[in-house]
Amino acid sequence: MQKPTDAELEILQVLWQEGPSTVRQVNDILGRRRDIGYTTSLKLMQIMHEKGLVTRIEDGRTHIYAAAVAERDTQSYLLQEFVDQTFRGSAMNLVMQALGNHQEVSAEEIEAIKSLIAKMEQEQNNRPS
Amino acid sequence: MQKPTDAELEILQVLWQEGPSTVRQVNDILGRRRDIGYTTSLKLMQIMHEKGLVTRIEDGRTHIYAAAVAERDTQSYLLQEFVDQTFRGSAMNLVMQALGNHQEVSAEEIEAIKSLIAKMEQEQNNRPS
DNA sequence: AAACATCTACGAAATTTTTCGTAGTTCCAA
DNA sequence: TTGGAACTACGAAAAATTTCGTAGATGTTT
Repeated sequence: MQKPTDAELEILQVLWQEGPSTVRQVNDILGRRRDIGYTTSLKLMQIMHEKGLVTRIEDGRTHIYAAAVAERDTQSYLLQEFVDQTFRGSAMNLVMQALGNHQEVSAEEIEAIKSLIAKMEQEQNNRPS
Repeated sequence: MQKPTDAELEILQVLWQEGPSTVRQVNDILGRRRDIGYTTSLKLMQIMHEKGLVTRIEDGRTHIYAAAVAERDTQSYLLQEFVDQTFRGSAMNLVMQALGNHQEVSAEEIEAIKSLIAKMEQEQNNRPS
């Protein structure tokens, strides 16, 4: 997988969230957060197209862009890199820190983790030693 | 906190792991993983010193560098940024994905998470609504 | 003491990423 | 039918990061 740069990831986020969009639409959304010229967004999306990070179809004289990579896959990929770089490969340390930092965990979320844990314990038991 | 670049983080990792070290020592360790010139490491560490990411003391004609920022603090900071950028601020999604990706979770680690979860549930109950 | 190795400082090249200006085209409204 | 608004393509400037060469000082070996 081609690793997206920070600016590219920002655009992917918009496409994942909003679905297929024109440069104008993406630029408008980015513009809410920070100053960014139209041609800057355009150029980025053109580069992303070359790299295969997005697809695009013509719609009249404009283009409609869509993410070509799945959000989950990209997150996995970046997560792996981040764990290696920042937590020396220890996903557990990352998890513990993430859970520890964010006190505001809802009951539902806790349940979700618990069931995931339960699943992992099962796998533990079924694993041939 | 000054955000370390990728190369700077790599050096911080060495200093955290090995403790105070000379440029030579850091460079040797980095050199195991990839080609990197001595003066490259030197320059990076000088820059980090200017930025306040490391401290250094003279020892004869060489310098001994030490991390000036705590590993935990830096991880927290970078984690927060990463969650925002990559998981749109949802630490839970990150946690779920991290747990899901890495099947190889030891029994001890599962216990650690469970007790953390238990602690969080307590806080939940004690929280004034 | 001469040759050599090793250290710092520092400028600057090289690379990567981000940003934007300009040119050319097309659409639409006055 | 003319002028302006919006679009793409593209080169290149700007900014950020990484890499390294060279110079000068100091220690070490023969």
